[in-house]
Amino acid sequence: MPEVLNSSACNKCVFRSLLFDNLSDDELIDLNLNKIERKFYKKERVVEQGEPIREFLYLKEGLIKLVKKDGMKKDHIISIAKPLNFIGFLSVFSNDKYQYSINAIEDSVLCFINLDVLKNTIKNNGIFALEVLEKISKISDEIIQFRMMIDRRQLRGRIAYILVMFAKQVYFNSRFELPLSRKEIAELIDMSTENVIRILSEFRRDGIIRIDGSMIDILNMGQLERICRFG
Amino acid sequence: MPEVLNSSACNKCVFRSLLFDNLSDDELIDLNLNKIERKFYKKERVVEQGEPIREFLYLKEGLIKLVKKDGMKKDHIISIAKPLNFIGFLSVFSNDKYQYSINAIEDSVLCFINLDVLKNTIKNNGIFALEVLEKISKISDEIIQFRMMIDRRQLRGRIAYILVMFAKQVYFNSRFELPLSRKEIAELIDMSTENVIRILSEFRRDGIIRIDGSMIDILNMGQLERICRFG
DNA sequence: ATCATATTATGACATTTATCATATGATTGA
DNA sequence: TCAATCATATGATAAATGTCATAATATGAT
Repeated sequence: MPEVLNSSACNKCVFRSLLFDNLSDDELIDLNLNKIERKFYKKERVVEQGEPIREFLYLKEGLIKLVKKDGMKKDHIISIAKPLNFIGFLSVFSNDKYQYSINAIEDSVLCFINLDVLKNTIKNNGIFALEVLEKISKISDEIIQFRMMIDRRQLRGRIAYILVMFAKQVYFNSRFELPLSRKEIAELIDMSTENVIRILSEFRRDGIIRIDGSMIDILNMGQLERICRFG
Repeated sequence: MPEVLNSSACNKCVFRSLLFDNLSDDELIDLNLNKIERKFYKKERVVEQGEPIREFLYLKEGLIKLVKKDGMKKDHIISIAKPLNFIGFLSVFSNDKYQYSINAIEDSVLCFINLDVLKNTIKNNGIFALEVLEKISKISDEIIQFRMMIDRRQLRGRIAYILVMFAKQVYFNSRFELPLSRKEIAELIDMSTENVIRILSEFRRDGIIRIDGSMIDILNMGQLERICRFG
């Protein structure tokens, strides 16, 4: 069960400057009164596809995934999100039901802000409205770009792409712990779990990476980037 | 060369009710003074990837495609858009350069609205801001959903999917003229041109469709939908 | 601790898909 | 009008990918 945390004051939130910097004290107090913070443990469900959207939510800590459930075949991961990545904006202004499920990949803290109150703030504060537009635009763009990057590559290139992405854009280190299982990687980049494992093994055999469970160490970044470009 | 048309008055535009219904007369006049209408002929380029974004643009007539250019391999079509589909919203609030090219698939008329003026209107009119948010959210959602639908299917399912999509969501008729060449279909749904042609031929041989050049006649919609579901 | 289940791993094989070759009709430009 | 280019078409083949089987290890629940 998700744990309800003592909500900290929005005006002291470290995320204030990211989105709420242009709100007046009154507006912040209003949001503050209509929000709730919840903690989710690894693998816990945050929202289920089809549920009504009542809150805008954003991630304060942890890592989550957006999963599209497909009637019969396997699930597909639309995107994974870390804090500062306003994944919560997807769909909320155009749909009244979630078009995807959200699950915690790691222990996570999410802030649930009442959507009507947020919409009202947008209506009354044009600068804030533009900021929200910017974030929505950015996150949508990133997801679409990511899909294009994946779709045009074949399997080796896809694996190389996400390894480079994690190293350079997420962990800023050539050694990192893969936050996704092989199966989740497969669901993210549209391939079979076996082939994810197989290609990782292949990279290991070729001396491009070192694998220890979920720890990945990129030994030959140049080679990996070359596979990423041409694979 | 794109032809500049005599701009019609925005307050009489048939699209007013779609997006600009909540604008005051003054706001409309402001937009009116800062917009330009252009006609593009089939295959003409509307914008080129990398160009600065100075205008928000929307399609009044015709059909356009968004193309992502890939350094070495073939281009990819992100999406095709018909009027009322506010494709122009993609990226405009988060990037200062186009992340994709836009080309006219059919003779098209586009309205170019100065972006700064539009942003200003958003800032000053909260209801309008929410409406723009709604449209952005919707178009992004649709593109992401479409990619998921395509990515999880194999080739036959993909072809079936777009045929059903054109019949049921675009032309509202089981007989229609395919607006895309086989090569463009290939670029849209990530497969080789040869296989697009091959699978269409296969559907023809199986009596599922009739083909006459770019005219498509779906003879067995049930079967096509079954392929779409399970292929 | 122990059983059940899920994950990682690898090989063999079948299926799917891309590529190359070639041909024909249509369209375009000189 | 003719050549050149492009779109459609089809077959043969190679390459990529998925599926099935099996096993070892790890994880979680009782």
